[in-house]
Formats: sequence, structure tokens, C-alpha cells
Amino acid sequence: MSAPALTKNQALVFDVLEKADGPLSAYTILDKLRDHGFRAPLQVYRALEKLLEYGVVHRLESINSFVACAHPGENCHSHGIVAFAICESCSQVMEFHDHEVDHRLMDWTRGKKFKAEKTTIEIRGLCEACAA
Amino acid sequence: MSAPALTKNQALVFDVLEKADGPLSAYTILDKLRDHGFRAPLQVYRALEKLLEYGVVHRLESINSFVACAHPGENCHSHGIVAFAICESCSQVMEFHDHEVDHRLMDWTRGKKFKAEKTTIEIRGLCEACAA
DNA sequence: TCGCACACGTTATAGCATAACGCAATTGAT
DNA sequence: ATCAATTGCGTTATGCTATAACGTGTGCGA
Repeated sequence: MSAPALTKNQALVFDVLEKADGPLSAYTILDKLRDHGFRAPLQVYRALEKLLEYGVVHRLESINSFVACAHPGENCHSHGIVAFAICESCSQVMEFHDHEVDHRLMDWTRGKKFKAEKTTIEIRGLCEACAA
Repeated sequence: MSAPALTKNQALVFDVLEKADGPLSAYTILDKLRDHGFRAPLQVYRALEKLLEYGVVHRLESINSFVACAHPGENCHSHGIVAFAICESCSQVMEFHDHEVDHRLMDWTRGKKFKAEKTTIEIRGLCEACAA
């Protein structure tokens, strides 16, 4: 599950996300890549699908957007559950990991014999700068 | 923020959600209410907006669906963060609360001076029955 | 009675995501 | 080297999710 060499489209999409200073929607990515020959949403979604699989991009379910992983180089999947704090004013995203939270959730799922595949933790609110 | 008497539309939408045995999308709710005079998505979305505000319905961000709160009568907002386990096979949803998780996340946000407004915790996977 | 807030209805539109088809390039086992 | 399988890619069309903008009616307090 570690990242193989990216294809051209995957690299383009990843590059856009990495240079962005916040999460982007698939259609925003599409617009940014029209000059590079992108014409259709599927070109973006297909690349995103792979980047998510490789763990170098995250999907923010609560805002239908995507963001480059904050740990370039490493495989984020190995850090346990990823949590995000999303500022609703400036849309900056902070990514963090808390093993104690992972542990509590895993305890719960084990107790219920629930087989967890993918866990989403997203905190929406205001970052320090915007809350002032 | 506790629930006042529901309007006609709000009651209809809530009733559909309560009788359903799993989360429903807004458009599914719309279809179920066509016989009651519903014609447009906004009729559903406006009712849902209020029901969410009253804390009697939850939105599942990761599957763009809505579910009646598992604690009829009580105000769910007072239980702290709500977490969900969603079975991707039978789409049953289990709702739970874990104060230790709340605590860890609040510690993190406090440390970052992030003002949390709304937190989403959703675990997708397979329930005990479906995993067998 | 006037003004305001709110629920509601309707039409139109915006935004997000995938199905289905076909072609080209790559890989890898024989 | 060759053929089959896989993967990526491009295109068109479509479906699902959500909101904007406008207008109507109703209840209620100043």
C-alpha cells in the first residue's frame, strides 16, 4: 500500500493539492488543471482514488474536499486514525493523530464485534487566528 | 435548543426517519413523502435543518444521509460528541458516546486554541452480523 | 395596523460523483 | 517475442446532493 511512482495525472493532481494552502474540491482541482489538458471530472476522481489508496491524500468527508497528507514521505496509513481540525473561516486544516482516541474507538468496536474499515474524525470550527 | 413542537413538514420528515431502519438520504425521504404532498428537495432540507438544530436527527457526513437520534426524548446535544458505526453492508447505524474520546479531542483543540463547533466521528465497516 | 419572523411552495441552478464505452500503454507469464 | 490481463486514460452522459432566489401566507408583538 505504499506509493509507487505516480502516473502523469496522479502527479498533477497531487502537485495541485500539495501547493494549495487548504483543501480543494475535485472540481476546483479540475479547473486548476484545465491548462494541463484536463477536461472531465473523472480524470480528477480517478487520480484521487489512487492517491487516497496510497495514503498521500486525505478526503475530508464533511466538506467534500481533498487535502495532501501533512506527512510527506511517510505512509500516513501507519499512523493510526487521522483526525482533522478544519477552520470554517480560513479553511486551514490541521492534521493530527491521537493513539488514545484510536484505542478508545477500537475498544468500542471490539466490544461490538464491529469490523472497522475506515474512520473519519473531523472537527469543524475556528482556528486560533480566526477566532480572535 | 431543545425541541419545540414540530411543524407539519418537520414531523413528517422526522416520522420517516424514525420508522426507517437505517439512514436515509434527503432524496429518499422526499420520495417517501410524495404522497403527503412533498414535491421539492427544499421541503426536506428545510425540515432537516431544524431537526438537526433540535438535536433529534443526525447527519452522517460520510454517506450524505440522515438518521433519527437513538435517544428519543433526550436532547442528544447534551451527551457530548456523538459517534457512529455504520455498516457498509446492511447500513445499520450504531450511535454511541465516549467521554474519554471527547476529552482527548478537547485537550487537543484547547492546546491549539481551536474553537470547535461541530465534531464528526464516523466508523465505517461491517457489523457483527455482516462480518460473519 | 404595521412590521417582523418564520414556515412554506416553486423554479431554477449549482456542486459533487459515477456509469459505461472504447482505446492505448504496460506488464508478465509462457 | 507474443499474447492476455491489467491499468491508465479520454469522452459522453447521467445521477445524486444541496442551495439560491423569489413569492405567499400566517401569527404575533409593538
